[in-house]
Amino acid sequence: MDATIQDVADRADVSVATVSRVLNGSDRVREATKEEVVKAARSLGYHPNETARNLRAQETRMVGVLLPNMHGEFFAQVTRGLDRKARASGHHLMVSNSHTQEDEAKAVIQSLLGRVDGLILLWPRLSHDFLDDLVPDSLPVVLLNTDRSGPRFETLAFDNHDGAYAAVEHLAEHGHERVALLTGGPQNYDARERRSGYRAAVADYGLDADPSLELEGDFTRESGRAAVEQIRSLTPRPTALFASNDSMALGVLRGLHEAGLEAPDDLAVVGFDDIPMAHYVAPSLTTVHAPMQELGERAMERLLALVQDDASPAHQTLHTRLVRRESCGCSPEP
Amino acid sequence: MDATIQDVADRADVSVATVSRVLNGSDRVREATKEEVVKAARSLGYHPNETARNLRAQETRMVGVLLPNMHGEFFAQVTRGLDRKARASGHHLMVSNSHTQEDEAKAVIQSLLGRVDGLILLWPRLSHDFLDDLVPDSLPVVLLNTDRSGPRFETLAFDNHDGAYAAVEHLAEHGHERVALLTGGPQNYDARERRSGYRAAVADYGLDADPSLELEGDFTRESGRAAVEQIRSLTPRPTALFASNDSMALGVLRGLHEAGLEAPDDLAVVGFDDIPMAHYVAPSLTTVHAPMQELGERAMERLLALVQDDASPAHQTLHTRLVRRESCGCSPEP
DNA sequence: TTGTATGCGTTATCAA
DNA sequence: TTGATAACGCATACAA
Repeated sequence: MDATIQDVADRADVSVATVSRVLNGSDRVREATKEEVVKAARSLGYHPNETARNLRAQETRMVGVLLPNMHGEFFAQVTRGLDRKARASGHHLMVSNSHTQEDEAKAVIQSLLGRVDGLILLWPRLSHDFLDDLVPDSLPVVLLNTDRSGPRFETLAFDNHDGAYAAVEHLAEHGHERVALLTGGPQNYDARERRSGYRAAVADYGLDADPSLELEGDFTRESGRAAVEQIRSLTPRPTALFASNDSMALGVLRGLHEAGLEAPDDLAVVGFDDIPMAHYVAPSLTTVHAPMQELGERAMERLLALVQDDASPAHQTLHTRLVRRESCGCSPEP
Repeated sequence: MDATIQDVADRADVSVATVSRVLNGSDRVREATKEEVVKAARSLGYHPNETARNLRAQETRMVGVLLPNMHGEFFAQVTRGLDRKARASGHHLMVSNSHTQEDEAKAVIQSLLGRVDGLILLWPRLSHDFLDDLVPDSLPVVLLNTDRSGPRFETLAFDNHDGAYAAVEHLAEHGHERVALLTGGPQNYDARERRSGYRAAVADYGLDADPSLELEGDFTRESGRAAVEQIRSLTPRPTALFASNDSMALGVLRGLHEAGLEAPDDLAVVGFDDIPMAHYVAPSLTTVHAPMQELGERAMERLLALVQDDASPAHQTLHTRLVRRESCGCSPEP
């Protein structure tokens, strides 16, 4: 067993109360006593049992984070943002990411209840009703990239609509009239919003509104790669494509390469997310920058505010920004 | 406040002991009582306070995980492996990743002590001495990708030497005689091991052992990209390059593209890691596959064994495997 | 300035 | 089959 506060007290020949006082912001303790206690604690290699502290304090200073299977870069950056803010205020992250089924996620949430002060969930096809009777009222929750339907949970999302609109607008400005869309699936919140931005831009700029231009993907590289063949079979062939995320866009670039084609000449391509690789492929990928680390940071900020009762649930949007590189036909930004 | 076991007991008109019995694998409780308790618990939305449970049980079922700033894919996959195994045995992950300084890491470890049952650390330039007096003897630790120096901590690493050897061997078999190395920096354990594999293969195959062929990188894409200029200035120019990780290798491919050159004709390139993107760049990247998710899984398996006192610290190596794609001049594997 | 005693929510031991 | 109660390790209200 590790040493307890009682052991330290015995060794320093004082009471546990005094030890506790010394170890925490020390109230009024005589200097000599303090030194005695510190020495005893060090010699025993003592560190407080955080579990006991948590029980006593009625808070765990831990935050539960559920991120589903997602692109590695996205996952890493969001986590980094969360971690930065959490650490800055003395909180810890309990993460869980490998779950696809709803009942798995439910089990994870259950097991987190009663051990975290708050919850951050990124769960694209989340039903609010489902959460409603799973999570007790007392537990603050921040929902990422999801509908802002209920008043109970805080939500935070990218400005998907405007970002997608800007992407398609940019392709229109390049002179394209037949712009295809590669979606991320009908269920996914981000994917739906991006599609609506695409449609709005298609309408506003009088582009070809052929429904067969909307191809269904699933946010994976492989679905991007596979889409190339479909695109080539469309008549007339689209001259540009907006892919709902970068993974698919990179898959498309790969698929073009395999077919002996290349962006932007054979097909102008714009993605969404601006993952680090977008810089490094050839041609480099024009894309909509989504501030992933900032998403993590803001989410944690808001959650901690809710935990401390400094705020009530709100709904926020994070601005996106088009980054022009080579795959649309621009020369890359400096 | 959330409901406690006492509230449930009151509502069901039984003692807390009975409630506890019903909620845990229920000993011998009368069926009617059991139903009464379950009903009361449900109506109160009760779930046990895990902190109190942990205090009582003297274990937290939580594992601390420290991963420094690293490539997103690597981070994501290792984490996934850890999470899978942890969840399978009812454990939780407390992660921390955004720390570069030694004192930051120290602070994080300190704050984890007394709240986790074990620790998994991936910390390339770790000093064992440093850890030695930071971590109490009673706390099991698994070290990832580091020296196997001490008997106290378990270690787990990729077979860096053999992997690098195989990469250079393959380039030699392609007929290259002047093979450059792009290192990951002198401090990094993985980088040093991979360099030693490179050197061994250079010696065994009688390749050009010119020290100026060893270029210093830092595992970032940007350092790969920047290396291209150095490579071009070498005389005679190397015809092949082994990059100590995929990020740098992708940076090199990008740098070549910017210079109007291309792999494998102008420079054959082999990487290390086999991150998902290696598949999807053009040309696709020949690389040494490092089983990242398996690293996570094995690490967690071993840690839990140590926690349960089923094992004593050992030192294991995970095999790597060369994956032939286009950047070395092969046609890609199916 | 220091010590004593109580309670945080749970589980397990002992009695009934 | 059930209930009362003692721990688990800590922080604090109150007493000294």
